[in-house]
Amino acid sequence: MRSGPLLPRFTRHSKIAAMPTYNPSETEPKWQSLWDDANVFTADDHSPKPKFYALEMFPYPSGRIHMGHVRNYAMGDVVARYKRARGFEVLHPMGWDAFGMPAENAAIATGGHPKNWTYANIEQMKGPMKRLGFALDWSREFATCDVEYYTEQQRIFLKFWDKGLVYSKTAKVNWDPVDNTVLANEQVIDGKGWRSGAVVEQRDMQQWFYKITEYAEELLKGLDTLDRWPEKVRTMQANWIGKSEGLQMRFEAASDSDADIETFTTRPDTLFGASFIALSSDHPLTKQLAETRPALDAFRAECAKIGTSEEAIALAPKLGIDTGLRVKHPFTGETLPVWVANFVLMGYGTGAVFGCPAHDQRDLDFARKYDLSVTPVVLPDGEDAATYTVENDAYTGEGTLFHSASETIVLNGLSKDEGISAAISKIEEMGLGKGTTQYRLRDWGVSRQRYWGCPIPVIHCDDCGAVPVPEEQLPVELPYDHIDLTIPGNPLDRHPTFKHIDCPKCGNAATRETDTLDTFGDSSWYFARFAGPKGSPFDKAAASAWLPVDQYVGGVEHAVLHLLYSRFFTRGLRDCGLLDLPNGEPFAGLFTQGMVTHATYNIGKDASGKMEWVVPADVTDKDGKLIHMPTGKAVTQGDVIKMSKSKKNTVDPNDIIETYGADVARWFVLSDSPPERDVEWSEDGVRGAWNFQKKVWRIVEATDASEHAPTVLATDAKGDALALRRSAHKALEKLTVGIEAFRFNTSVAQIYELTNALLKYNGQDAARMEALGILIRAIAPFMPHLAEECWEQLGGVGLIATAQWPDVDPAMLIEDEVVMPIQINGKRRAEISVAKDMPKDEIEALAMAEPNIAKTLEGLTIRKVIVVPGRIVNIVAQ
RNA sequence: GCGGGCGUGGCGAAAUGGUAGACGCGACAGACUUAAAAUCUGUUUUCCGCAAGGAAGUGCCGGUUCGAUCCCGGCCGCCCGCACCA
Repeated sequence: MRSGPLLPRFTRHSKIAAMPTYNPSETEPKWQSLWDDANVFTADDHSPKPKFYALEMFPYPSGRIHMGHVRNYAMGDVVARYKRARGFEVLHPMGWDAFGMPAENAAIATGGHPKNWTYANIEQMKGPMKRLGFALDWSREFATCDVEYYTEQQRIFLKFWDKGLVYSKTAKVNWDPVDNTVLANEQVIDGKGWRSGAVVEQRDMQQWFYKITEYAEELLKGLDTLDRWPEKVRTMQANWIGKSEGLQMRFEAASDSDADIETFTTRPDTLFGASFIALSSDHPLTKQLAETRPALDAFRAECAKIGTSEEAIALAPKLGIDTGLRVKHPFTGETLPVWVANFVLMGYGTGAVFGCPAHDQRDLDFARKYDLSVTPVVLPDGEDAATYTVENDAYTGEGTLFHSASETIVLNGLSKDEGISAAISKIEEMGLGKGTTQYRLRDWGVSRQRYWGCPIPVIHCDDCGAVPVPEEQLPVELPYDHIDLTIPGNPLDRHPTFKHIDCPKCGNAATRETDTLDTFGDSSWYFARFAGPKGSPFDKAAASAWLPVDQYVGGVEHAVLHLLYSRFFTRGLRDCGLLDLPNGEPFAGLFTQGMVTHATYNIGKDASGKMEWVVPADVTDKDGKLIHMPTGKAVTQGDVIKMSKSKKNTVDPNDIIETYGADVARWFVLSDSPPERDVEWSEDGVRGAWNFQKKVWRIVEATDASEHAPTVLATDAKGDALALRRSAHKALEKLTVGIEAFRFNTSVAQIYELTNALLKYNGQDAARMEALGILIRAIAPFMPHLAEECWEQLGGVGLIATAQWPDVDPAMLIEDEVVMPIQINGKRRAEISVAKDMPKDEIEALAMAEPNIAKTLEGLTIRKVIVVPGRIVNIVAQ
C-alpha cells in the first residue's frame, strides 16, 4: 500500500461522476502555499548533497513584470526544479537590482521620492512573481538599495582601495549646461540633452575608477575555461578586452622645431610603407598646437561632434589636417608629415599611429583623400612584385615583405610574422621603442553624479586629499530628507548635512564625495551575497561553497559589462581575501535567452505627425481587417519586435495568469522557440498551451489510480503495453537531454509525443501508470502546479517538487528491429526492416532483393555498396 | 567600418555527416453538436500522377564525401555588439 498524499484525495471510480475541468486559479495558489509551508525551496547551507546554484539575472524593480521576466525565470526554474529532482541541493534566490536612473526619472516626473517609488515597485512586483510559482528561496531576498547591502558594497570599495584597485583621475562626461547635470549617453539625443534640449558639452571631471585593467590578461585567459558559456559572449568579451601585441615606438623630430612622437602599432613589419603620422584630435600635442592655431582648434571641435563610439568614428569620413610638423623615419631617415586625423582614438595605445596606407583601410582612405603616398610592402602570394599595386582596398593579409630595405635594416623576403619580430628587435636595438602588449580594455569609471546609488565612501580634505571613510564609520547612508530631484543638479551636493563633515584624518572641515557608484557595481557581487548574507560583506565560507553559480540565465545585452565586471569583482574579492574562488570565475554556466517579441499595431500618425501605437488587446480582426476597438480606426500591423512600452506591443503577464494561469504562461514561453532565440507572443500559442494543459488533465482523469502508483515499473509489459513503455522511456531519455542541453523546445516536443501516445492507449494497467508517472514528473519543471495536482490525483507520494526524477530503463531504448533506408547514389529508393545485429552481408543481400532496388539497378553497374549497420545502405552504381 | 550570429513548409521549428520537415500553431475535410466552443479522426513542402511511383527542394554559386541542412571557400540578405540604460 502506498501512503497517502498531503491532501485528502478524492478517488474516481468511474467517468460518470463528472470531474471539474482543471482550474488553475484554484490549484495554483493552493500548491504555492503548500510549497511555502513545507519550505521546499529554502536552500540548506549545510546539506550533504552536491550543490547546484541556479540564478537568473535579478530584475530592476520597474513596478511591472513583463514577459521577458517570465521567460527568463521560467528557464531558470526548469533547471532549478530539474536539478532538485536529480538530487542536488539547489540554491535559487531572487532579489532586486534597485538603484539606478529610472527611480530618479520617476521622481523628476512625479516629484516623489526614489526610495518610496522603488520599494513600492518591489512590493508591486513580488505578487505576480510569486503567483508564477517559481521555485525560489525568498528567505534570501534583498534589494541593492537596502542599507545593509550597500553598506557592504562600501566596505568592498574600501577593501579594493586598500588593495590598490581604486584610484581617481579626470575623465570626460556629458555635461548639460542648462540642467547643470551629467547625462548618461542614452540621455544625449543628437548631441542634445534629453530634457533641456541644450547642446551637451564634454567636460572633464575628477572621477573614481576600478582598476579592472590590472586583470586584463587574467580576464582574457579565464574565458578559455568557460566552456559552458556561449561562444558569442566569450568572443565579445575577448574583443572588449582587445589584447594586441605590437611595438610602441618613438618617431624622432626631424628638426628642433618639431617634436618626438610616441606611436603604437601592431604591424611594425609595414614600417617601410609608412607615409605619415596621425595624431588623435585629443592628443596632448594636438591640444597644445590648437592653442595657437584656430583652424586646428576648429577641427578638434568637429571631431568632438562625431562622438566617442568606435562605430561613429569608424563610419565617419576620414578627415585630417597637416600640422606642418615633420618626423624622421627610423629606417630610411626620410621625413614623414604629422597629421591630426579624426579616426585615431586617444583612449587606445598612445593616441598616435603611423599610417601605412597600403596595408590599412583607414590609412588608405585617408591617404587617397589627402594625396599621400601609397607604397605596398607586403606582397600577397602569387602576385608579381614588379606589377603589384594597391588601389582602393588595403591588403591586410599574409605575404612576403618587399620594398623594405635600407642601410639600417633589410626586411625583404621575410614573412609578416618574421618581419614583425625583426622590426621590433631593430627598433629596440636603436633605443626607439619596445615590443609591448596593449589592451583596449579601460579602467572602469564608477562615479555617477546622481542621488539614487551607493554613496562612494570618500571624504575630500584640503590638507589630506581624498581620504577613505574609516570602516567603523560605515555606512555612509543616503539621506532621505531634503531630496528634490525636480531641481537641476545632484541633491547630495546641495544637501544641508550630507556633504559637510570633518576629515577623519586631520579633523579639519572637509566634504563628502557626492557621487554615487555605478549600479553595475551593485550587480557585480549580489550572487555572493545570496549565497550567505551573514558576515561582512557576505559569509565567506558559504559564498565560497555555493560559488560559482552553476547556471546563470539572462539577456545577451549583459554579455560584456555586467558579466565582465562580475568576473573582475570576484577576482578582486578573492585577492582581498574575502572569497575562496581560485579561478575567480563567478558563473560556470551561462545561458543567454532570447527576447519575447510581439507584432506592433498602429492607427496612423496623430496631428503632430507622431505614430500612434495601440495595444494588441484593443485590436480585433473583423472580416480579415484589423480594427482598433476603442476608436474603430483601421489598424496597420508593424514589425514584430521586442515587447516595449513605447510601441505598446506588450502583453501583461498578470492578464495571462488571470486568464490561463501561471503554468500556461510558463509553458508557452518555453515551448515553441529555442531558448536562445526570440519567441513571438501569440494568442494562438497561448491557447495551444491551455489546450495541452487540459489534455494532460483529461488523461489523468481517465486513469484508474486504484491499482498502481505513478512510480510503478511495468517490467513485465508485453505487446502494446511494452510499446507504450518504450515510448515513455525514449521520450524521457530525449527530454532529459533537452533539459541538460538547454533545448527546452525539444523537451516539450518529446512531452507532446508521450502525451499523444498515452492518449491513444486504452489499457488501465501498470504500463499506463508508469508512462503517466514519467510524463507528470517530466512536466513538473515546466508546469509545476499542474504536475502536483496530477501527482496527487494519481496517488503519488509527497510533493512532486521533492520527487526524484524518473530513471530511464536502458533496455527500453534498444530496438530489436531497425528500419534502414536503402539509397542508390544517395537517393532513397526503399527501406527494409532488419534485426538490429544483422551482419552487413545479410543486410546487403536483403537490400539487393528489394523489388524497387532491383528494378532501379537494372542496366547499372554496381561500383560500391556502403552498409552502415542500424543506419543506412547506399549503393553506388553507374 | 570592425567583430559576431542567423538564413529549412503558410508560421514557430526538428534533424549537426546517414530517410529533410519530428513536435506545435494555422489551414482544410470529416465526426459529435440545434449551433458555436471544446474534443476526436484525417490531410497539409512544391510539382507530375487515379494510384504505385517519380521529379525538385534547407538563401545563392562552387568544393570535399558513397552520402551535406550539417564540413570548407566565395557571394547575397537579415540581426546583434562596438565603453555612463539596466
